[in-house]
Amino acid sequence: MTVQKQQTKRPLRADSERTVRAILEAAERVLAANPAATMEQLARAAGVARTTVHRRFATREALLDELTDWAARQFAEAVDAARPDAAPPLVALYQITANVLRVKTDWSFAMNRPVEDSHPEAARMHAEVRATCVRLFCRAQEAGVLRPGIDLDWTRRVYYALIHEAAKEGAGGEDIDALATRVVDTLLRGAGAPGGLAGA
Amino acid sequence: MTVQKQQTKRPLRADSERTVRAILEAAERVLAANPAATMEQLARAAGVARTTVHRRFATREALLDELTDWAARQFAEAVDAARPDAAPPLVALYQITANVLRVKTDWSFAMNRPVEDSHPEAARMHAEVRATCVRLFCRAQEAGVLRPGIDLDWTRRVYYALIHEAAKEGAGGEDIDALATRVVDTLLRGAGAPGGLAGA
DNA sequence: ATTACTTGCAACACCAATGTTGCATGTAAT
DNA sequence: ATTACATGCAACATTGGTGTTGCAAGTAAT
Repeated sequence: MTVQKQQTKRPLRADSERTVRAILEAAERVLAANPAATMEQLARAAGVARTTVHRRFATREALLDELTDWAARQFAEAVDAARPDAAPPLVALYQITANVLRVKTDWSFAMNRPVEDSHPEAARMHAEVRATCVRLFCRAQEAGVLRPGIDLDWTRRVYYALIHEAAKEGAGGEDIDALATRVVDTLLRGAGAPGGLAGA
Repeated sequence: MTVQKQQTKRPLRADSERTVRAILEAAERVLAANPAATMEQLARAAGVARTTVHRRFATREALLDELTDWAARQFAEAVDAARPDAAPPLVALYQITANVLRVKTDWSFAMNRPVEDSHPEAARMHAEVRATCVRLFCRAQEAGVLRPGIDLDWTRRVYYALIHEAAKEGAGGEDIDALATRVVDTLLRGAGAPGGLAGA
């Protein structure tokens, strides 16, 4: 009698998984706007009672941890889906940008939080993405897409920042492809005039 | 007897002003790292007792409000000091960048907080700076420094983001001028190769 | 030394968020 | 109908941060 539902994840009444997702999504959304949001607020935003949240996540910390891991996973998947090590650098760059923008219109919370301590899993994923990104930029450099001699880690950080900025705009239901184009274009060409005085 | 120190701001024992500054600076620094920091933590970071903080700022909200205004003021001053409407666009751009980087190694807190509501003073200052920035970019565009037809507000946001990113690095005691150069260079030229495939 | 002022420290009341429990309700399987 | 599960609700204890007060000590003027 103990095990009559044979499935691995036991869907059972089938709502549990969905509820967790709803909570995590609501948490990401609300915490991005207000990092000090109450459990009550998170619960309300997810459409459940506060006690239900506590049933799923023993403590607030536990919820934040799960959220951090979950966001990192989505982030990594969005990057990997673009075949960053196989596709031509420019194509991969564009694809990654679009994928990331699509997955999360705004990361601000789970992304910008100190993930280094006590989150080995998330930290690993972020580091991996970072490495993938630098690898891609390196290929791009060899292909003549990126200027030679440029600081690749600085470039990566600028890239992150551009995506972040574009994501804010994306909340208004803009066209993802247009945003991705703008990000890549800005990253590569900047805002200066072609024959400009930039070298002065 | 009531007024024997005639000065407008009554320096008196002369420490009060200094203490307030120390508290605000510490608050900015600590809150940037942890927006949920305790009054106790802020006090310790400022090198004073918690009660002293409460003597200067009736409530936590009051402290945050003052901090917001204070940061906005410094921001505005850093920009104005560069004569953004008089100096040649490129010079002004560089000067603003350096000034801002010098004044605040990290804004993240006072800058990225919802300043629109209940902070009319700070909101006004930020709006003014934003306008000044766009005006400068407009002049830069006319001077052939910025590409014609480019979205000036997007450019401004990218500029802010670049400064923000450079500021993180600046914490490590890097050379301000080198950072400013990098920011301006990245803003104008991006990271792509000159004759690159960027137009593809 | 006295005065004016500020700070640190300890103690306190207060409150809001956290985390817990029990119970009634609802729903989908059996 | 019964079983198995999940939820909402109300009530509760606990905790940690906030804001207050009183007092002793320290410092710079007079």
